[in-house]
Amino acid sequence: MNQKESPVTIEDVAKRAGVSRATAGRVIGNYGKTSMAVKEKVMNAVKELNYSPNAMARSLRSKKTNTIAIVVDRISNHFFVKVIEAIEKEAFDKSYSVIICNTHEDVRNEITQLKSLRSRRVDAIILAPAYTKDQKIREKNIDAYESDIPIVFIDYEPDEIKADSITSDNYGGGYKATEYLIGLGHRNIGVLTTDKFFTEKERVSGYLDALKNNNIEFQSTWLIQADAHEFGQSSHAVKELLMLNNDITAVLVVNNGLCAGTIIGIQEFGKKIPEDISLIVWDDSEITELMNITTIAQFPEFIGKVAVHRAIELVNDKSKAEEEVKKNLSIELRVRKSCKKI
Amino acid sequence: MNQKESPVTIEDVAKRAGVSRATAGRVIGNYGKTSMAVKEKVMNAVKELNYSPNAMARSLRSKKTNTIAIVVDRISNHFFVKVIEAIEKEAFDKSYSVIICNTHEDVRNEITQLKSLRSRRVDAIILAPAYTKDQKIREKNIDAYESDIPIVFIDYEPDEIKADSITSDNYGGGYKATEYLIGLGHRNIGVLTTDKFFTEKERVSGYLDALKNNNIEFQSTWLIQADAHEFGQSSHAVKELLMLNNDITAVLVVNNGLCAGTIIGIQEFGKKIPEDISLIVWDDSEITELMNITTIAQFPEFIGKVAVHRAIELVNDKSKAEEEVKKNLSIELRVRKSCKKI
DNA sequence: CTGTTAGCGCATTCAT
DNA sequence: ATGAATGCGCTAACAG
Repeated sequence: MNQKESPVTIEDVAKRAGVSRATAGRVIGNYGKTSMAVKEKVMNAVKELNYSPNAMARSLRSKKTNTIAIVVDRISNHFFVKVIEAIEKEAFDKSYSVIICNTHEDVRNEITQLKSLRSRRVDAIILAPAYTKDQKIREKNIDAYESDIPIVFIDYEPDEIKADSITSDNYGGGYKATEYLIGLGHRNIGVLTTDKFFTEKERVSGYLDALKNNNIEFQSTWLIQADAHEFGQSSHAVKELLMLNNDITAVLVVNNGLCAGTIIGIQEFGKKIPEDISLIVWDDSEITELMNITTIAQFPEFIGKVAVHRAIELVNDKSKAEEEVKKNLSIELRVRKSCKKI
Repeated sequence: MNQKESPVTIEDVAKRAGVSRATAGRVIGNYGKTSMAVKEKVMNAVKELNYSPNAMARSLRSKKTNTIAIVVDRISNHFFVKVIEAIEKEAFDKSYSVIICNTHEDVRNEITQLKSLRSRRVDAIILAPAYTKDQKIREKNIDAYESDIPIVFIDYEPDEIKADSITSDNYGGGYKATEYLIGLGHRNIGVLTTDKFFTEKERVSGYLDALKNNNIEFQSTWLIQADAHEFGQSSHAVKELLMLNNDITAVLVVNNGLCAGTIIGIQEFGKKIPEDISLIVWDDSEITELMNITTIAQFPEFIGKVAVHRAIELVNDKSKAEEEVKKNLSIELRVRKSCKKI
């Protein structure tokens, strides 16, 4: 007891139970056939010795890990947390374990993690890629993405390589939100973005097209970039937006991390929501519910579920990889009270 | 390429490089001594074959995993997320990997996960236990907690077994918050709790003692229990509290998951913060900052760091386990604008 | 500095 | 239904 490496192996169990290693293995691993009598003896020995099967030896031999990995930018993003919990649930139902990895928005870290996951021989990887301006890093390490283990992307559609991706209809969401604001009479609409994610580019693109199709000329000062991890940054950014454009009556926030800071910034600027400024932000959260903020809502639970489904499909049948799957899930405008008709 | 199990082993690499398996192993695993010439040949072979070392085989042989696990109730709790990120950071610095496990507040799940982690031979486990009214389940599975692998508890001090624990001074925090409210003139102070965690009991206990020491008689209707995962539940709970006690002027919320619902409930009841009701909640968050709510702030980064430090200490020196470590980290009253003097 | 050999703990033939 | 023997991919111990 209390040895560093639990020295008790299946051989010890077998000896104690008075059977062969193979037989002990059968009852412990629950395969093959064994008599009740033997089963009992072995189970007793397991209990008495407090035996714990060595998962490494097991999967080294069986060549199965029954594990899928989910790697995300940040588990502090509540959207991803919901995706992860959905993945865990779905994976559990299909008796897969899941490994959660956090890249902290660092591509090098992402690559390291991917390599480690490959070494650990996970069966599949669900990946929400970290952002990088320097796409070359990815290309240089493309083997991290193009190994023999299937990758399902979420929140990102890769150009570099052929791969599956599950995304929300970000373009459509941006378009829908903007059109809604225009319908309420707004014409000068600002946008806040971290400019750090593939998804945000799509959202902004929808916003731009909605403006264009409604004959509103986009002003470059309407789009402000801010960092998502400090309130100061994002509140400062909105204030800048309002300062630069005193005719702005609505703001669209395309990254959930900017939400709180934006609200604070608008307040600090002396404006009220929705009286002075109408606001739509991406993703539902405690805050949007609490503050009654209209949102563009994605369905993280569904994304997680679909991703796992596809991942397992690929695990079970390699040939399925031929038909590349790109799913673009629908998105919903959830109207609350942060937008005013003018 | 693109085979299910990458068939390329160290032997293939060795063959291709024209060296022995052992030598190939040395340069790949970066141990022992090798000449530059050989090093280069091997690395080339690795690249050409897109070789990925088998982590299972490796740690089966070396008997090291260099992995520590953190298991929490829910990664949707932002407090734990901060703890986890601190753990990852600290572990990374000491070149440990970390495995994140999510028990979904289910003890059976927790036990399953612990067994799995033992099988995977992680070096140490940091555990924020799931709550259970039925302590017997734990006792019945005590071997999950008393294996040969060291466990450091966070947010919990185990009775059942001898083990290390890192907690915040929850009792002190409850006391401090209550005393602060009393100092502002409040005498009728309600408490909201999920009644699901060890920590909350401590916090409430501090609250009760502060009342007693200030000659305020606790009324049983002041304490209301609510579920943390639905706004409806917690907002309903506050409303009940206010309904039952129309003389209440302050509310202490001892679980961060109740925060948003509480605010909504108070609003829906037609009361204003802080004019009618003073509010203190546990843990800082985006919401408390946004709404300017006074909090009892823990230091999750510190908790994570200390936990990893202790875990690694135990890994390196089993004898350290003799002196049981119980750390009770200080806690801070962070005054904002949700409490009024009366 | 490099090669040979053995064996980590287990699942899987193939016998019986 | 059970046992004996083999080898998964790798690192460690020992030679040379």
